[in-house]
Amino acid sequence: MLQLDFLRQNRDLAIRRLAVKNFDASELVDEIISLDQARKSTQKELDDLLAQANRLAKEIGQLYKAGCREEAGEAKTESARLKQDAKEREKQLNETIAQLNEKLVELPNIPHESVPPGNSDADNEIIHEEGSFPQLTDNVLPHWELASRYRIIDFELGSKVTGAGFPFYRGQGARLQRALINFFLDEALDAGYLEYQPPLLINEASGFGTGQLPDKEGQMYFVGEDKLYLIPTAEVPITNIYRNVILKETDLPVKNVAYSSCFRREAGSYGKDVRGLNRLHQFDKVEIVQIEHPGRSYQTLETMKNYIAGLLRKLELPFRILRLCGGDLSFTSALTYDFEVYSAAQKRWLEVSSVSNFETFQANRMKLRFKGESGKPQLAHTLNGSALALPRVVAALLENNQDEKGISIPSALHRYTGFARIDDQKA
RNA sequence: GGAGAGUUGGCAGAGUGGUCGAAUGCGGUGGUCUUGAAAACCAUUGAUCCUUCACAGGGUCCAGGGGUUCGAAUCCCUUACUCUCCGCCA
Repeated sequence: MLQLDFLRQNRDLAIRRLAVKNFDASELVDEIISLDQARKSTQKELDDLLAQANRLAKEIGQLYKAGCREEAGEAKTESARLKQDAKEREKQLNETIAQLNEKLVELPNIPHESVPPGNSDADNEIIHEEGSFPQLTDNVLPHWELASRYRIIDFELGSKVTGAGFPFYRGQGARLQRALINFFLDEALDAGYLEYQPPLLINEASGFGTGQLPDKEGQMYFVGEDKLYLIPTAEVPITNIYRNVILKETDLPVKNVAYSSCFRREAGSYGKDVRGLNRLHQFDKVEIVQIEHPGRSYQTLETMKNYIAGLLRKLELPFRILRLCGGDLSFTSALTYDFEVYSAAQKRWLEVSSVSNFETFQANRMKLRFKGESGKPQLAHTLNGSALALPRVVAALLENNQDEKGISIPSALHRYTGFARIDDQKA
């Protein structure tokens, strides 16, 4: 949610910058500004009425004490009239505020100035590419075939027990998952993050806070009986820890990391995108979240970007970093870097991480602020990134490291997996 | 799931329907004292909206929402949460 004050003072800038996201905001912004003005004047009227009523109520009390029943009665009549007026104004005010919020929530975050224009992922800017493609023979297998050959991931079993997109990991497959989770968490701890284990279900207020609600409601699983949503990412519970919180400036930056399962309905996905591990309804992810001072948040975004690159380096995966174009940028993000690893058998790039600066967009929704020594509370910046999402990392590891007899595990993982190879014997 | 009790400022904890934004204590901040520190003493101490260049002033906030009343932290309804007992249970 953008700040009203910002919109009031930067109407043209806001409209111009939102155009980079292919969002025509001109009408909406003007509506918002005029609704805000209406809100102010109505509030002023209401406040004046209430001030009068407050004064009168005190007088009535004193009149009763002094025994002036008659005057008190007259004042009561006057008070009733004031109260009636106030009631109407209040109703009007609430309606205006509701309309204002409704409109305000429709505005996406303003992209950072470095965000390139563009309509789709084809326009994303490749800012970094690293690592070499593995030299594989022609008869390489995609990860879903490797998965069944070595019996490490069972998609059919998942379909039987739950449905498509809910695989079972088995034997060395399950152990590889566990190894990756521990590896990612330990790396984050070394980098100064505090580990959390969050709830996997969240309430509506939390969904609103990070921006999943109201517009992405259809992407989350919903438990109607209890009005709870399954988290699509640990970002939601971890960031919402700070909903309605005023941090001390010295607490910044807050650096949290959490491993969680993530649940996504992925309505409308199809084809090769959903094959194997490429897109699941349930998957595991380690997420890093930072709450940062506005003056340092972009520097921090770079740090997070470098941290994630380091993980991929240790996993010896060829990867590239993209700066998302306006059209591909999410509703809530001001700047996002995507990380893609090369999956050698599918011969395509797979997104394994997305790291974003939301500036004050989420903080404004959830009233996440900080306060310095002497000063008013001000909105903090929120950032988060996957570090990393497991399934596509696993897909790339399996495909890139395969040979005729098995799959090699990168050495950084050996102490976590307890094995260096996946093969028929061990599976 | 059943029965009951509760939810007040950063924390603890008072509060009879009328000057309560709220006693008191702790904590925080500033100061006095001290070579320094502690102790003691003094002062100060939230959020939010609006008017204003500023000084200053007004409104709102005692879990959320609604109601009764001239007037509500205080009474009523409702939702959420917490605690206790019972039941169930990893």
